[in-house]
Amino acid sequence: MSKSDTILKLLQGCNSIRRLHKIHALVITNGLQHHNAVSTKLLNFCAVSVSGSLAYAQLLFHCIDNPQTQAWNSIIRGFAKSPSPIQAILYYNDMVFALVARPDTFTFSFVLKACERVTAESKCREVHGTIIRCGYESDVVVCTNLLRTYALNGSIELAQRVFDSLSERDLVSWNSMISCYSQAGFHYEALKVYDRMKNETTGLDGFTLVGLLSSCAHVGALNFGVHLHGIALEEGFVENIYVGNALIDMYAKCGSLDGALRVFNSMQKRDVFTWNSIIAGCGVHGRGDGAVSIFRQMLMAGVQPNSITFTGLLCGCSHQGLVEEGVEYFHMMSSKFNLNPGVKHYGCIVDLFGRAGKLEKALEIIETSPTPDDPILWRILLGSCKIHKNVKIGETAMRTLMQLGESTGGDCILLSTIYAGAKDTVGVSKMRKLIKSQGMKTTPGWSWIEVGDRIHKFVVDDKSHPDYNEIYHKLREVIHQATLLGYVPEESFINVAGLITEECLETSTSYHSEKLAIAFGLAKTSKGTPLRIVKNLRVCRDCHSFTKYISRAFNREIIVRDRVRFHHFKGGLCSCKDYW
DNA sequence: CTAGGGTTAG
Repeated sequence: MSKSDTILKLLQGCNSIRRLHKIHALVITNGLQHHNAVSTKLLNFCAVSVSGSLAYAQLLFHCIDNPQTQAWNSIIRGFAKSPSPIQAILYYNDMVFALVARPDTFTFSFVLKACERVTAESKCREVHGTIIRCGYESDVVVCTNLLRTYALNGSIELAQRVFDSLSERDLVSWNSMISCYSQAGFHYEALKVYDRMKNETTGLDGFTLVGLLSSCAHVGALNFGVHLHGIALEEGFVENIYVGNALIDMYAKCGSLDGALRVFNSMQKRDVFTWNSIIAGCGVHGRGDGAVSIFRQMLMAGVQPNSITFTGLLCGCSHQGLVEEGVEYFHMMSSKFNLNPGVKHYGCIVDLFGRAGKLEKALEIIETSPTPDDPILWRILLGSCKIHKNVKIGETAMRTLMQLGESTGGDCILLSTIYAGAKDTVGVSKMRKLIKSQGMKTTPGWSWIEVGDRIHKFVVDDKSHPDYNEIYHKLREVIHQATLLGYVPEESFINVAGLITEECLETSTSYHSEKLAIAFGLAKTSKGTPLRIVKNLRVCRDCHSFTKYISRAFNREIIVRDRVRFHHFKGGLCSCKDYW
């Protein structure tokens, strides 16, 4: 056996960096440092193995005369996964510039991974050009990498174009397109990809389901989520922990805490995502007690909570007014679990005290927090002042937001609502002027409702729906029914003063989006079917009162997901106990 | 001899 063969053999059994150094020493003493097969093998080992060292790999790489594609690939691959992926791009540049070794499909996969990690969109376009010049534009693996890199760099249209240009698509490429849309927040597009996929013979797997379920969760598409659950059961994907976790999240976010709990209880294996999802689910449904009890089970099961666990848990405590428990768990984060509370956790605690009416305490928490300049905390306090109609602290919060240069149109509306509650016309008009003079934008409100397999979206005073006449007719009837039971439309002081509110002016002829969605739901679904509505803003006082009356007048359960929590309306009452 | 895909908060 030749010396080089012996060394190659040694390398195969090598499993630590120390042994590697010894082998390298042998390489040098035997004068084999320019033996390309040996160097390349060594290099590959360093660049790829977890126990390898990239600095060492670089050293080896530079000892190779005229490195071939394999050696370039090793070094590019190593850096693409390293903490400095930019180095991978630099080596790729050198390789292309040197014109000695031709990049192959592996080279492109590695360099694209690096582009993805450093968000280098222009580099991605350039690599795309080279891929075409090298004739790899129909390689499904390279193109899947390419479309992911575009999508994760924010160019979802280019990703779609790469996907569409593929002559054949396999399951991974379909799944990638779905998950890229889902991760980029284009949930309808993600679901539409599935419509196309259904017509192919590709089939589907757990990855497909996870991407789709995540999008269902975001848009509140329960019917479709249930359909996917059925597929998961038929095809045996429910054992897959990712699928189980995504199902819990989907049910919880689509308003079915029961469904989420059923999946949770049926799962044989649970990880931290499983626990976090169900705890957060309880939290947003106002079931802080449930979140607390599941959290205890989590500890008994020996699963380490992380910072996300506590956002769900604390959120649950604040929505149910569990002040003592919330404070206790907040302290436990650092004392027992070695977790530093972040701004989100401080936000929960400010909300916890603020919602419970302890506004001075909430103020004190912000001022003594590590981030007293964070606008989010002041905005939460301002929201609490609205609940408790506290003008003084509300003004303090607003003043601070303005000093920080962070005040928004939404904040002005919050404070003007507080002024309106105090019948302070001067305050209201001050806010109105502020919004106008600063040209502040407010978020337009919308609501969704899923009926059958379609999602219907409404904005305020929406007249774009094809069934618009029927919906408005139904709404007038519905308002009449509610009025018979005692509903009195809340004439908002702010509107009288002429201020554009979050969902614009509501006059006798103007309707918030969720009223339209409710009327549509009542018209299009059979008696007794629960209505599930998703909103992008908080529910306003008038719509909240309206929905309570409707749930009684039509004997319907109405579940409304607003920006931060769920409201379950039933028999004239709401699960939030009018506290939101 | 090396390549592509997944979930939770905000």
